[in-house]
Amino acid sequence: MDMKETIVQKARELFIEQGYAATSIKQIANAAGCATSALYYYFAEGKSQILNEVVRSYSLNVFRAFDDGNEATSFSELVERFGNMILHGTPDFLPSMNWLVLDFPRLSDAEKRHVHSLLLEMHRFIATKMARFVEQQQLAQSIAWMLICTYFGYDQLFVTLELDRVSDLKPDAFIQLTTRVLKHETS
Amino acid sequence: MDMKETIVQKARELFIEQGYAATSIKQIANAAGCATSALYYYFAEGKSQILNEVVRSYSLNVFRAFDDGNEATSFSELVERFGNMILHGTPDFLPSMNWLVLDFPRLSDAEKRHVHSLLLEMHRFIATKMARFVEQQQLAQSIAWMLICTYFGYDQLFVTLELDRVSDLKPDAFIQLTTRVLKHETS
DNA sequence: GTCTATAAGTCGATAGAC
DNA sequence: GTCTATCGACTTATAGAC
Repeated sequence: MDMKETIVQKARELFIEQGYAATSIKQIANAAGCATSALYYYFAEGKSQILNEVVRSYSLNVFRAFDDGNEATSFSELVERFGNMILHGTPDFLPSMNWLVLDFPRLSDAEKRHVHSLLLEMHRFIATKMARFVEQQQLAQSIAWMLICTYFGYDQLFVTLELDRVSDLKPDAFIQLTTRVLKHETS
Repeated sequence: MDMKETIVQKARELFIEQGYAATSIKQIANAAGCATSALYYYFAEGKSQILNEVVRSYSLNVFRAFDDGNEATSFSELVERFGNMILHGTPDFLPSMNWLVLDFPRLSDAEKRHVHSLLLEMHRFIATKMARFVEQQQLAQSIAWMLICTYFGYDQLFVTLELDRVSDLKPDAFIQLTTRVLKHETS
């Protein structure tokens, strides 16, 4: 793999782990196996440019494995699968966005737009599948947003803030609850 | 107001705005109107102690104004009021927790427990009120958690990540949606 | 391309005057 | 209690050898 890609990848890992401000370019260079000056060869504008490139490197390829072969046959199955992907799947998107929530104001406009397009794409992905089980299209879209918010909030509170240690609402039970509550809106 | 309290208050504002790592003690001192050495008079252990004291200063007095005089008379009204408090109310608790989500791993055990006790207290507060409208106690508690997760997730995605700029799901509509979806579980 | 060496500044923290 | 002055370590970034 070429060095530029390695730098972005290692920087992303460090940002996810400790945030942008707490990560020094020396840490990034060490993780990538090069000197700090090498970073400026690839990213002339320095640390802020690495931030932007890291955001640009985010993608939704997590979703490619969502329905490998067979589509969900019911609303409940869809909500359950999506929950499993978010809460059990590879920690590749939502769970790794904590630092982004804090550092979002420091992104350039282009990268803010990239974050928005990713979230909109995720929404469209789930809303489209959901539309098959909900009568009103408008409602399907709203419920898709609510589902994303609900799972995102659970991840933040119960996983990142470790509420799962002091409460007995485990991920599987939460997915079941969400499925139960939302399915009343199906046709 | 005494200096110690001022320091904690200004530090909290800066942490909320830009996070712990990005905030220097010089910034805190400037905001509080004193020299950096004064910080060490009040907080001998330095910046990390200020972090802990700021977390300890978080409280739930936001809730005191929740039902000023009259209790909610229906499940829908309860969910709506809670939503208004979170999404329209003074940005004093949930909306100001972004930095905490990132810096939580760096808190001492005592402060982690404080964060947990605040969230558990908030949950108990809303779950108790909810129990009057839901048959099973267990279900009322689960739904209370789901409500918190849902509103928290909306705040993170639509307010902090500014999704409200590219989507038309406004706070009031989201509260209405949440109310509509959840009320099917009432007795 | 990648390195060593280093500039110029900021960081958290301390010493000592008042 | 609050200040000025300062320390050493660390920060981002650059210069120049190879």
